[in-house]
Amino acid sequence: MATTERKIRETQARTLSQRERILDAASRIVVREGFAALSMRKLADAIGYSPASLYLYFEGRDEIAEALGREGYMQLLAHLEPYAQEADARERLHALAHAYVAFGCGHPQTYELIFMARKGRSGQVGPPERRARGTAGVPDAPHEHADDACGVQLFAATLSELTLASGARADCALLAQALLATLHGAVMLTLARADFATAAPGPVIDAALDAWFGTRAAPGAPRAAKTPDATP
Amino acid sequence: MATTERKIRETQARTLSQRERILDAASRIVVREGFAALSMRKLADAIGYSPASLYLYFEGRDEIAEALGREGYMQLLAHLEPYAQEADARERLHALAHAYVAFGCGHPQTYELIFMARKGRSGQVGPPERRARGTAGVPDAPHEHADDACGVQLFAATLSELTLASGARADCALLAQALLATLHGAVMLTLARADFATAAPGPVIDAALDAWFGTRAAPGAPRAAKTPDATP
DNA sequence: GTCTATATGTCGATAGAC
DNA sequence: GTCTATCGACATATAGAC
Repeated sequence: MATTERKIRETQARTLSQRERILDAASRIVVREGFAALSMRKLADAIGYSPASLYLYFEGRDEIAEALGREGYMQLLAHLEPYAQEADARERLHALAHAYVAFGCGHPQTYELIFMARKGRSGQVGPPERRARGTAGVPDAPHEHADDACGVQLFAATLSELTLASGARADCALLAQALLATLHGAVMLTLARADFATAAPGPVIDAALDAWFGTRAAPGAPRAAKTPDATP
Repeated sequence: MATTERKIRETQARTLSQRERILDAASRIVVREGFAALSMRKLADAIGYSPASLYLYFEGRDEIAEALGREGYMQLLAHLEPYAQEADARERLHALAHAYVAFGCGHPQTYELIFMARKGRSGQVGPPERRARGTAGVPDAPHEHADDACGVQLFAATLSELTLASGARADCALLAQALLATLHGAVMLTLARADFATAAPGPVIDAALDAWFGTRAAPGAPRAAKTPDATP
């Protein structure tokens, strides 16, 4: 029956937009008050629903957090994208690195959300329970998982270009991981333990990159500060 | 009156040992079930108290978490200490770095505890609201705060030795911060986002150190694996 | 002084009425 | 499809028993 199909489609559309509405309100609460302050009741109030209704669109608070994390990751990638256009590999790497740290420090709650998905309970950090990708043969809804590693690849590609040019003295996949760890660590230390991070993240990243790939500017020149930093 | 003084001392001693008893039980719960599972009720049950009694010794859950974090930090330092004896600066740096990562990955809950003290609510990361310590004029228990930066200095000192020897080409305080960020980031990515950390932390750290200070082993030699790793 | 009993208000989640 | 009512667990505060 055509009418049945139409109804199904309408329901799906409504469900999708409802999910967006909920995520939107949740995002606003998290950015304003932090993730800890996100409760199902407050969220329901914000969109004029009863708390129970939220469970029609999400399995629970965890699924909402996960969706927010994915959303935040897309924002991070979008924030990095412009800097990936830079032609010179060395400049590009610097710009990407600083843009990454600037995003993390400028959007603490969003950044936290991205990296809080999945902790191992009870000591053993068992595999992150490989979720079944794609329910059937379907090409998998838009933004389903948004290939996780694509941010990593952004750095890895630039790195390989750079190390190849300067004589391939290192495993560039490992170095890309190390760079990512440095950026992530710098952000986390700045956000969570200001007492451990005695220096601003910007100069620290510069020092790391310079020690890895040589100073960017001509020797003797003052340290350039044209890269993005602290965008809050 | 002598008896009064004695009574005061006795009370203080009891309070101290009670705090230790509580912290001990809390530590056991956290290591076994993770920090999220630590509730005042469960903790009270574990030591045979009523929940309210805990508030006689601690201001609340947050203060317990903070105390556990300090305790964990001391464990981390104690874990690193043996490796600080190594005479050769380069070897020492490698050993310290790997020991650090091994501790973090081997004791996830403890490591989390160390770095979860103080998050900024609502975006602004205001000062950690200096709480009034010490019930009276007491010199405030031993191990008050155990100078936070002493772990950083451990790395900074070794680093300065190393960079000085090899021609001081970098700001070694900044490099120490960068190294610490790399280690912290490697641990955090491994613990929280196994999907982002595509490589094991050990080789990543090796790659970072090699790119910073040159390969440790003689050129052409197989990558040595005598440093500690994955101690869980 | 030390601890328990109890009360208040929060939370996530669910069952069932409309 | 949405809401009301409610459950069980939680942090915390207070009053008073021993």
